[in-house]
Amino acid sequence: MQPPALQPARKPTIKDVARVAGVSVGTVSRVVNGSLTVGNAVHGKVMEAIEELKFVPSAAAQSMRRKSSLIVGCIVREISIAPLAEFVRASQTALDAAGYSLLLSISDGEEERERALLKRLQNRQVDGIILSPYTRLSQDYEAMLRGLGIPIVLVDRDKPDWADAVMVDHAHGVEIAVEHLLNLGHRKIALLTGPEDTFPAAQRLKGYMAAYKRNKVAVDPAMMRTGSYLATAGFQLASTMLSGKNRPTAIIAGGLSMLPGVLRAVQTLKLSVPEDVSIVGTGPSELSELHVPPISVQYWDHGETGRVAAMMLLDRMLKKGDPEPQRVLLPSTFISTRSIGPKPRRSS
Amino acid sequence: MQPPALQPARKPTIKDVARVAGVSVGTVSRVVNGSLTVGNAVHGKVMEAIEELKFVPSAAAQSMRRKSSLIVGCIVREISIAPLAEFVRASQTALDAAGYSLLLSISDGEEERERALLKRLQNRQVDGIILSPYTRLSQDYEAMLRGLGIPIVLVDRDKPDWADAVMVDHAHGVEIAVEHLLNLGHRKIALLTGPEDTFPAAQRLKGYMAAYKRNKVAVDPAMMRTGSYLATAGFQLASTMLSGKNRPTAIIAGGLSMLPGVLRAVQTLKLSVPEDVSIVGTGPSELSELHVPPISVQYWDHGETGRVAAMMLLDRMLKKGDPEPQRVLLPSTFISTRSIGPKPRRSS
DNA sequence: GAATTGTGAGCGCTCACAATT
DNA sequence: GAATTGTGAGCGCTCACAATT
Repeated sequence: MQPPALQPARKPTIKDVARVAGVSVGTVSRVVNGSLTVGNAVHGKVMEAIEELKFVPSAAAQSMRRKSSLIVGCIVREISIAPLAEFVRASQTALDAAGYSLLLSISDGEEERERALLKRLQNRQVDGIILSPYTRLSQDYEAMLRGLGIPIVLVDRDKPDWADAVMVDHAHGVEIAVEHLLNLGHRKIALLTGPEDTFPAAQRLKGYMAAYKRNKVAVDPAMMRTGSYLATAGFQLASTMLSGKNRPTAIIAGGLSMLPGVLRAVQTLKLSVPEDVSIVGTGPSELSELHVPPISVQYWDHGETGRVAAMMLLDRMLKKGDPEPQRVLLPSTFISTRSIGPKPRRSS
Repeated sequence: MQPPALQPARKPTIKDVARVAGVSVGTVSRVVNGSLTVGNAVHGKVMEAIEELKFVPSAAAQSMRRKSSLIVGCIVREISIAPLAEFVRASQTALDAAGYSLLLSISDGEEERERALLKRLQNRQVDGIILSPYTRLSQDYEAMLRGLGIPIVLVDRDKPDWADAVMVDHAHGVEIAVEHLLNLGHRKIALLTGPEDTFPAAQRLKGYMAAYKRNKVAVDPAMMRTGSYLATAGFQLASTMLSGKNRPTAIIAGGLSMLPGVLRAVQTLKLSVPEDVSIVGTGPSELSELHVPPISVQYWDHGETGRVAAMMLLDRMLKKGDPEPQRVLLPSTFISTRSIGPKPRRSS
């Protein structure tokens, strides 16, 4: 089989187009960039030449001149988790529509790596960054972030206050969930979530305590377990608590990866949902939807979160000067299913 | 609160570094690029100046000179599907380790969009492309692909033969699955998979038929349903077949998104797995693992697939000339769980 | 004079070659 | 003469300004 057309020895440049079309490079540039002040005849000739040579402008040269790469970096800790993937997908779609490309970086939840990735994004001259940080941002880290001199939108972090941020009102979703459980008679409601100095965990604690307060029930501090969002933490904490004596009758897995761990613990102990223990997860997932019974979740729209993050960043990148940082708080709700039931009799 | 340090008016360039360090730009370039022929004293002075000015070389300018962007484009149809996300994650990790960044593009399974994304990647001067195409590649499309003049690694496609490709031996995994089911007495084994002119579907059909042949059982063509990999197709086909008269006793969901659809159909019809129908899925997923009972799957390592794709591309990008296209076929197996059981008595 | 087109500097690097130690 | 450093062209564009119609 004959190779039909190997790539030409040299890629055509704007000069080649100018020569073939019999015009100047300035005119070609005008046509390529859709300037209005180009005559019809000339426009046609240039388009023909572009067609003929299969000319594609060099983004590297354009970036250099324009001081803009039309690239946005996105750093997330993981992407194999469906809601995070959905977040990235929605960001990408919104950016793509505005002519920007998304450079994907995965931190694996390691701060060192996150920093290295930020440096690389700076080197790549990205026009903006969507950062979903894993940990609380140290002062040192924050200074570095600011020093990058690149517009940044933070995801689900309220701290540095100079940056734009899109956040989720986790407090509300958890508050409804807890209230629901309290109404069902539960008094031992375990809340497993991440480090309390991270925004989502702090929010969830806030919602949890608000529900207790409103229902005039005293909080059992032993039921609030913060420190890690990982599936392994979900498994360990759930296992320990469920086989201990101060056994919870309901568990809220307050983190995207925690539900599988919690369910594994429940399965291992041969407990039934919701007869032995009521379960609430976070975010919708195939697992929560197709589990038997389906799992109730503290829900928010990850796609919307990604879309809003992208829009905020686009806004910031196009704006001149340094307008006030913007903050958006997206709603969170509670989706109730058969995974929650009345407090079991025997454990009172 | 005082803003600690706003970005300087102008980003420092290699010239600024040269001036501060009291050397020439050539020397700064040598230091930045780790050239060996720089004296210790000079090297130190330059490093200090870089530190002081917080100099970061401009990737745009570097790309332009070097004719290499150190960016790789990756086009997948979806990313909210865990195995595809894992594929992307592994590619990203492997590329990152080699100094390349990954530009993520999502085609949503639309050929038009896929083509537009390819054009954009060409404009961005990516050094290579990892393409997981959604459909069979038309001749027209193939010509366009070749015309891009960019190294490409195809994922799970055997056609155009001039491109590098990483593929999965779906035939083997499916063959084992079918053989297993035949041994359990099943004779009505439905295989739902994508368009038969796509590689994975063709492979699965091949494996299916090979198992029947080896066991000297006649194939019932009505059991092989090709045409779409979508969850909706999984739901519709499974619903129709399970409520029809030529009812299958086992279903193989031969596509990453199909299992949820099939299970939804089974749930809707209030059938039990595996008592009424044995189920085999594709790829491991949270769903397949945590479903009750866990679902058997035709399994392969998506991370490995992504890693191999990245390595092949790196290989191709670094190689001069036009070496023969490489093809790698990764193994696929079958993981058996309680989702498959003996053929039910009543439907014979 | 207004609309269209051309000219050439310069964006920030790297690399071949020249100059220096 | 070998090791180190400097020089300057040029990568492919855009944009301000000049020149042309």
